[in-house]
Amino acid sequence: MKIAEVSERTGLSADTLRFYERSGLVRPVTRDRSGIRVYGDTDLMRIEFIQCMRKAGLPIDVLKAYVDLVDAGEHTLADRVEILTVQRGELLARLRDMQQTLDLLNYKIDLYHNKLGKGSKRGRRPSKDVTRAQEMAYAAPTPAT
Amino acid sequence: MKIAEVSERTGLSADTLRFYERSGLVRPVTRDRSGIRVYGDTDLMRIEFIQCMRKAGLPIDVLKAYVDLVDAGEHTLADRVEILTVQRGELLARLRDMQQTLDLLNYKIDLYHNKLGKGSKRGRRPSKDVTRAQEMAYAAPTPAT
DNA sequence: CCTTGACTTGGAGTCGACTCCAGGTGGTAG
DNA sequence: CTACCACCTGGAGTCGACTCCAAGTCAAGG
Repeated sequence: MKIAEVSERTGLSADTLRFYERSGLVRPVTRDRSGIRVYGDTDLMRIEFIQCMRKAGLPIDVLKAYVDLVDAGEHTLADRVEILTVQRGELLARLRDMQQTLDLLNYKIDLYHNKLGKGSKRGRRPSKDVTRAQEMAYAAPTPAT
Repeated sequence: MKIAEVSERTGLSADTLRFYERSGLVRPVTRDRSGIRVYGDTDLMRIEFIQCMRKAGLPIDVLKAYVDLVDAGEHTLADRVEILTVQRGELLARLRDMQQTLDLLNYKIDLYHNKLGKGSKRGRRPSKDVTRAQEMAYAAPTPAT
């Protein structure tokens, strides 16, 4: 399959796909006799893997280090696990931060719904909090948790 | 409190704090007679709010739009809810992506631990998968889920 | 034969979010 | 008095990750 189809399947632009190849995230793709990239299934799998990791914020240089190890062979297994484990740790930290932000967003949206008089989805937070609402404009329900 | 203390408390650099102020994320801080920023509790609360939102990836221009509405008064409540709700939606999407990536990372780490002969934490995935391991190097356990 | 359209390249440009710097001021301590 | 330190400003620089562009090549259709 050619670059347009890969682009359509993955949602990545052709430019991004070429950029990933230039950056070494994806192995040089085989070409037909006129120089056009022809992607195989394994290429697509790599691209989808990279895409998945990128969506979670893993940086390109780390990903490059990882795929280089994969291409280097079985003896790099331990190093790969090391990279993946470190990245998982950072991902978990980001997830915790984002969960906390989500809680705060939910809380604020709920509070604002009350103030708008439309009522919250589950009639929480009666009037006491509305009084405090102005100063709560930026405050978390549980500041440092 | 002065900028150094805010920096230490939040972990944001003094440069970043000034940058946030310049960008309008934080209201101009009051100064002492020699022009030095003196942060109050509400300033700190705003900064912590911004920090929380930034950690979750909310862009600065959106945050600026939001705080402008807050400063504009009560009649902007509906617009604020709109912003927060949209951002919550995008945050949820990111969280789903990241959760999927986490699953894949866990799966791969587990798989690699098996291959390294150290055994997985809960003896899953005996030998059949190890045979497929090479081609699985980039594949998700559930590709499109 | 000529045009059209999808592809190619190398390199430059953009964007968001900081981060750094030079040069200047003000209060305090030796 | 001088040195030092933390602070100030405007502006430039950096970084990661794309994104765009001009100019060129090929295969197929009219």
